[in-house]
Amino acid sequence: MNGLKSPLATANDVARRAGVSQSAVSRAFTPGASVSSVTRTKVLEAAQELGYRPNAIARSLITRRSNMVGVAIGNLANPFFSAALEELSNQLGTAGLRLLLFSANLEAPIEEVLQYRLESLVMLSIPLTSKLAVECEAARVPVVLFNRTLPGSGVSSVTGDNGNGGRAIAAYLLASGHERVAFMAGLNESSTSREREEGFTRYLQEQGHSLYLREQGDFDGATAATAMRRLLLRPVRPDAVFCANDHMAIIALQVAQAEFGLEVGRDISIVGFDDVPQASSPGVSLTTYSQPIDPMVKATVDIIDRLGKGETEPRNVVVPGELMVRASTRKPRRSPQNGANNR
Amino acid sequence: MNGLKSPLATANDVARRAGVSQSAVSRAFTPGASVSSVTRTKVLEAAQELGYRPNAIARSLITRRSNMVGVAIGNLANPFFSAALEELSNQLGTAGLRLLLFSANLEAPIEEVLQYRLESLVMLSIPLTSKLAVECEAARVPVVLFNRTLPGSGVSSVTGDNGNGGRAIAAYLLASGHERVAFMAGLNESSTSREREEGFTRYLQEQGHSLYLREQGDFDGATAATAMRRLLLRPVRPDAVFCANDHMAIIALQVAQAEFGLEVGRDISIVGFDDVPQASSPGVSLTTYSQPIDPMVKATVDIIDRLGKGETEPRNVVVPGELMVRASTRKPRRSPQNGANNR
DNA sequence: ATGAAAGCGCTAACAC
DNA sequence: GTGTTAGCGCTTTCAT
Repeated sequence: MNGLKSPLATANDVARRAGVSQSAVSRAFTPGASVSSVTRTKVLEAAQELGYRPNAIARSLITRRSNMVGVAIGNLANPFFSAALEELSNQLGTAGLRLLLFSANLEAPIEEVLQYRLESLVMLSIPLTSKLAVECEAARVPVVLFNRTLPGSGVSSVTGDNGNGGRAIAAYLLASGHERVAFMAGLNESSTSREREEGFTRYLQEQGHSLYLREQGDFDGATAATAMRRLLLRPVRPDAVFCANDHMAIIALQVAQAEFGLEVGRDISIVGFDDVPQASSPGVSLTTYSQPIDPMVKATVDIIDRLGKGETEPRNVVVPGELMVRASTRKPRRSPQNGANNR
Repeated sequence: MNGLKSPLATANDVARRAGVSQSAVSRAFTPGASVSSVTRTKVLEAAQELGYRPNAIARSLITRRSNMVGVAIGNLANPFFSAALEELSNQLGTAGLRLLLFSANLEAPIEEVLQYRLESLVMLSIPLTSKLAVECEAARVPVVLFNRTLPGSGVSSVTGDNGNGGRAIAAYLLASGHERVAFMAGLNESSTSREREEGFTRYLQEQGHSLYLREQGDFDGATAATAMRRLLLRPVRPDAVFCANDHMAIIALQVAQAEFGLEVGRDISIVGFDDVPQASSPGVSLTTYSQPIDPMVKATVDIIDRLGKGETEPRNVVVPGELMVRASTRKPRRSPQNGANNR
């Protein structure tokens, strides 16, 4: 109510006003500290009157814990990442951790963010460069990869079940009688895309089939449209396209519909990966393999917690998903057909 | 290279190794401080060898500046917000500021985040409750509203041009001969939705028209679909629907196409607001009024900078947009038609 | 240009 | 349970 321009009240000010020592003030604000309830009320009252709030910076300095987790993002345009970030923000908040966000493509911030004694650094679907890995190690900041792996590196990671997802999609496409299946890859250097592709093509091979076509995308919008056009301009079109993520698959679907007049799910089947919210929207109805965000984020926060408690062993968690069959793919029929009869 | 488990090196350690005083180390890491280049190199070398990095927490404690900006988010599912957040992250990073992200719907974090001496608190398209406003004032944390206003409150804000956008859309719909125009509102308590609606309906009235129908949405997916269905189940359908944002408009468009078999842009016109990336994708091609993210974020960071420099005057910036005419609306014809002939 | 000394606001022993 | 005492790792006068 008073002192609008005065400097912010400190624990000392509160102590004086409450007639107790400064450490009593500290204890009153520390859950589980030994203070009599009468002292605590005195302190809390005085604090209230002074508009006092403990200074987290000073606390961090002495406890040597920032309670902050760095999160590096690449592009948030992919709804899978923005959903993951949102959930991460929720769960970290609930766990009493603060989320320090920064863009991985900027040089400066990444260097400066390490100056905070981060509990952990989460790479949200972006690769961990070896330079960064070294710096994090030097700064004693453990890294957790989200939606990426770096096998043999001793870095913790949380991913969806890329390999089995790829296999499940291949199995479904074969069971529903597709004969010319194509794959639209994401970024080449991404473990995510590679694992999905590997599961996919391996299953095809096991069944005596092979990939009909392969296009290189980059997980993002513009190139996915181009890649899809190339596929559809072939003299003999693929009858199914598996895109390395939903974001690309939705673009591909729109290109097929809007530019080529195809009825997706009849003239051509399209499959994605992630199960983003849009995938189940009325106009899209995309068959896809899910990456359940909630358990993936839970696993991430769990790893961070363990690291905070001194556990040093890296963990590589794979969260299972499931095939979500929707209208963008042709349904399996009892007897396999030899139906190479479109167009 | 050495000391993998030793405690992190401090400025003192570096000083000893370099044979200088600890303040020399501090100066070597402070741009523009007075150090001879020979001392600086000695320090930098020693620091390198020890893997030293200044402790941002200790620095903040003494400078009383955290260089952190709090950003409160509601839901990131709307791509306009995730794009804004991404750009905010970029620009704040470039300006040397850290972004502390937290979910506005959680009680605890908002209280705790105020314990960091934030330079500023950005409310990303969420309302500022009076309780929070009071707390921020007490904690001396200035608030900046992004995509919201709170007129007469003395709180700074950055928004798109909602009023003129609404008018421009109304003008275009009338010019293209629509006769039964509906409005799908966002959240009622949102200044954003209200301003858009006001500009829209006011223009209609000025031209001797009135709103044919109004549906209440909430800016989000599920309700938008329901609202659109209600509109399309009317005995006499609207021939144009203005949705308070793109996120709802895209859903509405899909419902019209997939569930009602309408050809959007011929059987019915749909307009959004924001110009999110998807709006221009092949399968959507949504007419909309743009909210240019880059200048909006620039204005936001600019306000934060000024606040950091002691400026106390609130600023309310309105960033102009433009009408993006795409295929989801019927084109204007030379002579107005009386074409109530659909269905 | 450099070093010594004094804190920033808090927590954590340590006595009592 | 409470006060006293040391710092946490840095920046910043103040001398020199």
